[in-house]
Amino acid sequence: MGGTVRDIQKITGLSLSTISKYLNGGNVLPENREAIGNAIEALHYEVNQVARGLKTKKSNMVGLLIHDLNNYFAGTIISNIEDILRQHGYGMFICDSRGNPKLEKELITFLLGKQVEGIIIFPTGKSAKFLSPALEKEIPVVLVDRIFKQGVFDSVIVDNEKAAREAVEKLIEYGHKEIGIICGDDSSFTAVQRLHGYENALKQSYIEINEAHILKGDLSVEHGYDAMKKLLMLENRPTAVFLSNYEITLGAIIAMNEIGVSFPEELSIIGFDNMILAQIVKPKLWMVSQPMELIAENAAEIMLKRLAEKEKEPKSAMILSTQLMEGESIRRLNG
Amino acid sequence: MGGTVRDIQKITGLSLSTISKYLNGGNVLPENREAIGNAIEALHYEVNQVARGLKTKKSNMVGLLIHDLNNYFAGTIISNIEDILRQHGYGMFICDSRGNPKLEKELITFLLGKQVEGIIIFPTGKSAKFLSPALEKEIPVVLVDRIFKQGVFDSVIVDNEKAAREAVEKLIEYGHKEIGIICGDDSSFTAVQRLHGYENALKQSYIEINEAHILKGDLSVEHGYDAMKKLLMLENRPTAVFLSNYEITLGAIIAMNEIGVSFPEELSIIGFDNMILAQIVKPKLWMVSQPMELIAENAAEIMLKRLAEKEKEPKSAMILSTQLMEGESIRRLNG
DNA sequence: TAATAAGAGCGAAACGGTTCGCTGTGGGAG
DNA sequence: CTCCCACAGCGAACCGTTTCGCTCTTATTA
Repeated sequence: MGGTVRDIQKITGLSLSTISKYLNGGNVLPENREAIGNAIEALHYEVNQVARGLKTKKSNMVGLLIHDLNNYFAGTIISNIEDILRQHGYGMFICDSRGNPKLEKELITFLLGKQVEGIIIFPTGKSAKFLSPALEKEIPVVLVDRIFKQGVFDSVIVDNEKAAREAVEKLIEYGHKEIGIICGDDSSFTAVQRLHGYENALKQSYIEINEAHILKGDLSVEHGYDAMKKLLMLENRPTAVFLSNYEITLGAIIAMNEIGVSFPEELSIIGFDNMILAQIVKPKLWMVSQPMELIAENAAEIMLKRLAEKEKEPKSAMILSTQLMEGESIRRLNG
Repeated sequence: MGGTVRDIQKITGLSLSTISKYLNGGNVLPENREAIGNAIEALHYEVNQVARGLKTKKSNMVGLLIHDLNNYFAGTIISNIEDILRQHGYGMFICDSRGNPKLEKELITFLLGKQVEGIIIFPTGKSAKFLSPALEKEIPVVLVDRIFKQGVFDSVIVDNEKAAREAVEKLIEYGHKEIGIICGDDSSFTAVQRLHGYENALKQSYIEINEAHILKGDLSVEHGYDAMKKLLMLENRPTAVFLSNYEITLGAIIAMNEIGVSFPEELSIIGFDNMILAQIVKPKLWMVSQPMELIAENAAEIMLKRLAEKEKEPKSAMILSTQLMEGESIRRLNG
């Protein structure tokens, strides 16, 4: 069952080159065309993409390397990228680097060994060094959620600084001065940027930054939970908290529910990322919303462009905007 | 850059077979071993898995076909399966059939063309016919969330009937008699099973089934939202509703929030699937919880077993149990 | 010491396709 | 009536590995 091109040859008596022509849409006499078609039918023949790829050096595969597949976004991202790539004949290899730079490096070689034609990556490591094998092979790389060195890689990111700044500005606009933030630590590129946004918003309103109100940790539900509990224990606790990531938002809300702190009455909050969550929770949450579909689509399209192009254009950095979505989770302290 | 095994040959003067031996851990003299190692170093050589695969007929790849990647579970599932497969040297191809049986069939041939060694699939179609190419090629297939014909495929499922029955029994235990269900339609295997569970629970307590309280639709947030609104408009509306899927649960809660119906005071509910959600919402939700990690792990492990085995064992169907998690979203009507 | 076994290496063929350069045919233009 | 070109088809080489069967050397053992 299955057979190869040589089985077709045996049945039809035609040469391999003619059969190959048929398979690739070349000109073949009607009678031969039919003969080959029949043979294919009879054998249930399907072309072996591995063999074809070996010769043509086209695997029609793109690698996708994510630092956490078990993440709220993973599904959305994968789904959107897969959709676009498939429509252009590309398949997708998925790997999860689990936030582990060593594994990340290994997976790059793994993917390259599989002859992927391009790599879309949500990087975890600090350095771009692990990508050098891809550079050497001159394989297009698209970075998502992070920029390394300007001009070396294409990248798609969100303006995290602005996203955080706008959120905190909104809290200030409502009269808040004691504003906390629960965020990721210095190992996370986006967390650092968001923290900057937070600090900038405070600075530009001449509000002093209180280190006790900044809780860094990893980007997990647990951290959100623990940090919120810590914040609520403080003697001069903040009147508002910016929850700078989805998992953190979840954890923080669980902590508030457990302790019985209501929002916005006792504490104002702005969450991150998940619009559905904003509506599920009562009262409705203020939310910073990331255009995840857009991010994924752009990443996929940049990749397709690179795969198709002959002349190499200079690398680009696409910066998308977030949106601050209105809710009822901020209490007005002024006016 | 990159080079092939023949470049190593040129540098070292050794034969291809010796180099191949080296690459595959065979016995090679220390001096030659070093020479090859140096050449590999110098060339940045990496073995071409496509070429190797062509010869060995081992792609070390498993296909994963899901009907909706943009789903709450997708991340969890992919993450767990990927983890296990990778630890055993297997990579993963992911495709999304988008609930479209035609596409599903195409993707199977796509995957087979890529020479995957096995397929794990969350099927959408009614029939297993589209899997026959895989059967012909004698490639192991693991079905998840669904059984087709007993004994033809390995499968991993959850006892949906029991899951739903237990949930509804709980509502009955609390004194409810007018119980609604929002569920998927007949095209969804799991939805049908859950509806059976619902009906069986009512029957065994001699409660009449009220068709107006059964709202079928697709497994989406929108359906949950619309259906809940419809239920709440009924003149004899139910006192409790079983929300038989995650997306439906979300939609239903949004609808309740919008209309301003509180739970458990005005309506009792039991949701499905997402334990985090249960804690985020106040008051805490009763929930039917599926062991998603277990499902994924089992699917991956059955696949690995099939890939390793020589003698074919008979196909197995693994049935896992759900758990009913206590919350505060059911009002006591009796006792 | 001769017989044997084991170790290391080699060359060629194979995996399943595509591609290059060549030949033979038929039809249209000049 | 030539000449030329486009069209079909063919055979062989090739993509980058692995593997089979063979030879040669060295160590082991009776």
